[in-house]
Amino acid sequence: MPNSPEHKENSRHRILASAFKLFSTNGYDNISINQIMADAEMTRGAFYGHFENKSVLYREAIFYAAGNSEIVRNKPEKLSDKEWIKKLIQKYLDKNNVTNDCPCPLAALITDVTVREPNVRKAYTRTFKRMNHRIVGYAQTFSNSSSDTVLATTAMIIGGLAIARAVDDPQLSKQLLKSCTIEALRLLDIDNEKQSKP
Amino acid sequence: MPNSPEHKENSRHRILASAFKLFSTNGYDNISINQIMADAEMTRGAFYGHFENKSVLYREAIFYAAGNSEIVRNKPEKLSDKEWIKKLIQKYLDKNNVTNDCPCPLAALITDVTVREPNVRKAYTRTFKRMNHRIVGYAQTFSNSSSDTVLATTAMIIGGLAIARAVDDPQLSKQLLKSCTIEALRLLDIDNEKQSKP
DNA sequence: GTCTATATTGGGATAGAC
DNA sequence: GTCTATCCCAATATAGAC
Repeated sequence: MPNSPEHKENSRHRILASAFKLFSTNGYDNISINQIMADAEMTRGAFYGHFENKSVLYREAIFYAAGNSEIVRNKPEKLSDKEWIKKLIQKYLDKNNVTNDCPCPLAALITDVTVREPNVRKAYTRTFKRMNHRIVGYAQTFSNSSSDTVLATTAMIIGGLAIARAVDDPQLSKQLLKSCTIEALRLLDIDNEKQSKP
Repeated sequence: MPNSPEHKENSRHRILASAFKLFSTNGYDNISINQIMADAEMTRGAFYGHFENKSVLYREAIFYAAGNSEIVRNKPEKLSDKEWIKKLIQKYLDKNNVTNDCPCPLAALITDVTVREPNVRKAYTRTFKRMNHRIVGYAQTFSNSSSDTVLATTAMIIGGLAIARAVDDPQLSKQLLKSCTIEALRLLDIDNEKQSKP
């Protein structure tokens, strides 16, 4: 049944997944609709049955990727808020996310959105607020950190991952992930070992 | 003397300044060589007398902007290391840098460089290392912060500024700059007021 | 809903005059 | 060193068949 609604929905998902993967790793302008549709195993003509144009696809792809990220999912029952957020930060600042095909859009597109149409920027802002809001929610059950501290921590882990992806020195990337993990856990009162000069 | 070396050097500077301004505010692909040369008050044909191609221009523009940034300049005699770095962080995380035509390339191009030719990425990496190295140098004269802490702080101020530029909510931008300033100064042992829940 | 074929344009790069 | 004129390709979007 190639004309069923399920089939169309399925095609749409495949397009969105391919779009985010290719945009985030190659940049919006370096990827053509052709390439996206080929990756999703369709031809270009089919594209316009799903999306109005390339810019709309970009916005939808950000929402799609944001909705798939682990942080918006519900916490596993057996973990405490503290254990859960510790795990999230460690997974976020993992080297897999540096080379990943499907990284956090907040890190992968941080600069890019400023030069796109307003709707893209709006999508980014909403996604950022949601992430910060989640961290605030978990942290306040056990931590003394102020909202300033949480916001700065959110900026730090996104920035750290983004820079780790940007630089061409694997050693520096690794160091960045490690340093940001340590500091983020400390800022949120999760791990409090005393720091010392190296 | 339109053919003097000084004249050529002058033209080159104008091209670089226009290029960085336009690239960082509009994105590499949304700006044509035509627009850059028009901004620099020349025509497109003149471009190739200065740069091999658009990609080389981009790399050179990053170096140009990085070389102009305040942090690589020498500290004014009358200020201590501590006073100077406090001033630098406050100026870095100022709302002028959010709307600025000529912001820090590390924040303005953070995502963009990952999808460009290797030489661009290399330019970014060198610039980041230099900035971090400067902060380490100033901080170690008065602070107990480990190199992990300084690296994470560098990521935080760059990330904070980049996100403040990305989001379309001025209130959130302002909050981000403020929060990152407070935390950065605290992480580097510059201001140590006790934090409290809001 | 998906395909092929085609119209159209924007912009990078080169050639050659001044 | 800077200009104008030109070549050329890549990619968006549309039209129309199946």
